[in-house]
Amino acid sequence: MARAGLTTERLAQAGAELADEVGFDQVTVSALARRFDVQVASLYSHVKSSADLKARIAVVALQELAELGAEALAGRARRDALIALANVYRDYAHEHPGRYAAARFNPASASADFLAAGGRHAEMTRAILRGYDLGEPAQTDAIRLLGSVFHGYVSLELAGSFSHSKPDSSESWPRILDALDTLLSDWTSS
Amino acid sequence: MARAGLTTERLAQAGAELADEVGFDQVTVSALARRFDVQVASLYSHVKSSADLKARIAVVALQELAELGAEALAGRARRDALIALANVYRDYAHEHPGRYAAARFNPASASADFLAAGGRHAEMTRAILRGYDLGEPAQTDAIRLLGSVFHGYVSLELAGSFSHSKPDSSESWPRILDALDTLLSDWTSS
DNA sequence: CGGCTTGCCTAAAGACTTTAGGTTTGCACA
DNA sequence: TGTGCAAACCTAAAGTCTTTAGGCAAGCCG
Repeated sequence: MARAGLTTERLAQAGAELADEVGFDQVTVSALARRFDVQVASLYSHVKSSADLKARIAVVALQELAELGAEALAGRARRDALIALANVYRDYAHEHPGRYAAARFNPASASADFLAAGGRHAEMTRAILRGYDLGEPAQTDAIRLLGSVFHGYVSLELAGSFSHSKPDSSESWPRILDALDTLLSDWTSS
Repeated sequence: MARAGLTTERLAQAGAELADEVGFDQVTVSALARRFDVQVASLYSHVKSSADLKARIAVVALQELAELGAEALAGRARRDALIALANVYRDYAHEHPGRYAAARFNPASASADFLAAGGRHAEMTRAILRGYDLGEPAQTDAIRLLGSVFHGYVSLELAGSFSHSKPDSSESWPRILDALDTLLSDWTSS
């Protein structure tokens, strides 16, 4: 019997695809084994546990997102940069809901890869703020605010929380980003 | 053998407590049965399925939150109201992380109770905005922004995303709320 | 006090996780 | 061109959770 050629990386990659198809929390070692037409136990040579698999999928998603973010930020500043990065997150979440959910996964103990990818994201948001020259602690406050809005808006939107009220949620988004730009431009210490 | 006196309501209530202790997604029909010292199958007379149980826990949490919110909003307007409601969400999430996670649960098909509680929450945020007199669509945009920040900040905070940078996350929070107050006061159509 | 509702039980099947230990594949090296 | 060996994949089994089907008994109602 020809071998399937499993590796930890291929499993994480296939797991990411599976997440987009069936939802991140339906991603299961069993389902992944079926997808490779292989016995379930075979995966445990490549992956420590179900949680380990999910953590690896999270790293895949975080790295993809960081890549896209870096590309979007290149050559942009202030409002342009803000809008570009915000749209990277939102578009990614819409195109890859399972991966996006994976990126929000909180592993019990974070791997080095995971921490590195997390750091890249914080760094990107910080890069946006360079254009607005805020001192500390305003800068950290602003990073947290932007992270909250990006994540919060996208989560609520994907959960359907905005689909019961009138203007389509894609219309509010650019206006909210404009408001954030104004807010950052006028930020005062109190 | 004396009976345990199970009812759908008691199960939802006990499920909410269990969620706070072990985490919402560790809430299981089996664990709840153990807590009542009863066989697992017995719960299925009171609850249709595991998803049904979770949806009922979500309703409990949403109702509690709505109650607290209404209390906090009474007699307050603008900045005071904004801060009061924001703190209701944040404090609740810190005190009852499992219930808070439950409140974010998205049931496949929403019950009437669930929709009603959801509506109360949207209404509370809308009430805050009365003090800032925004027209449409600014008002809807602002509701969505506030919802995103509340939910996003609390989620990231609980996930530990803010615990790697310097000012404690409880320090950023009031400054972010101040910034939102300013933003709402100065909101312009473009 | 007998009957009936319904609360809780036993039993069982199906899915997922994880560990232990066996077999086979195919690359590396003689 | 074999041969050996590490890695890849397998079978087996135990434990957990979900859910359904059908049975016994508790306790209210008349």
